[in-house]
Amino acid sequence: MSAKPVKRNTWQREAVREALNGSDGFISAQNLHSELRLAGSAIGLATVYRALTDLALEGEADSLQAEGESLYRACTPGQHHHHLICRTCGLAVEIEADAVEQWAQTIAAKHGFTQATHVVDVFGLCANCTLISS
Amino acid sequence: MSAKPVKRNTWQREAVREALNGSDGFISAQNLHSELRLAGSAIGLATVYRALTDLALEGEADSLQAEGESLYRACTPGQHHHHLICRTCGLAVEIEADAVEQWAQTIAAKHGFTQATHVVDVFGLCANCTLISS
DNA sequence: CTTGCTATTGATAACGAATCTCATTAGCGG
DNA sequence: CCGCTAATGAGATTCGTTATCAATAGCAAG
Repeated sequence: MSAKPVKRNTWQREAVREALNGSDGFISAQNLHSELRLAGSAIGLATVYRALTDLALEGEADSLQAEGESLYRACTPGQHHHHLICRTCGLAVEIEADAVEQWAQTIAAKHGFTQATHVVDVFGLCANCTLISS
Repeated sequence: MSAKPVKRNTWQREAVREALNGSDGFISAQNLHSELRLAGSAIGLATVYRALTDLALEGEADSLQAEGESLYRACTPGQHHHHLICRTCGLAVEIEADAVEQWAQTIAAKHGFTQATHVVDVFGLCANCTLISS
């Protein structure tokens, strides 16, 4: 059996983590990379992808699919939640929905499905963007 | 001003529609194209993409994003619904969830969001695939 | 039926997001 | 300071999807 590789702390991963925390909306790997480069960082694109993927499955970041690309956002770790996202500015609000969680489990079980997971996202225009677009 | 182009009926579009109706799960554009070719059709890949896109926004097909690609499925037009999808075989069950619809609207309004839409999909293993994988 | 207009097709090129390759770099325990 | 190897990064590669454009074929009018 192969022991799992020991993780190392690099400034690149820290930079990605900080950049994520500094943004209040969802952002793509490419945009995050651009921002870091503009800020003077010499980080590579592949590394940004790797860091975001890791953060996502470690539970430190949320990800969602929008228009064919993956968007990421820092999140409060440990608890399952969903998002209310502004279509225009990307602003995201974390929302909890115990009712929805249970509904998903129930509906899956009712149809004989096991290992149920779910994708629940609400999109709209935030108050600010609603004003601007009117 | 430009009048909107007049739609024409072609056997290709009809073939795609029929192929969709003949499948009971979600399917990718590429797989649908393969099936049609194997069935003897000379339809082109680009045409399959175009037909699926059209069907989706005409409301004759549902689409969802899974693992970086778009999947399509024929659906009962006119009514809003969600899906319970098998991760293994793609089998899909249409589910209605008035409670979820209202929850989405309520949560959006509470945070000042307008024009709310939502993405709700439940994934799991169907009864059959659960047996097979055990 | 024939003609004319143009929507549609399809082979292929182009595109973009994401991943892979692999030589080089650098974390970190000893 | 050494040595091991995880991590990096530039570029190549994969893969889904869309754009290009000449050829085809609906469809309405004559």
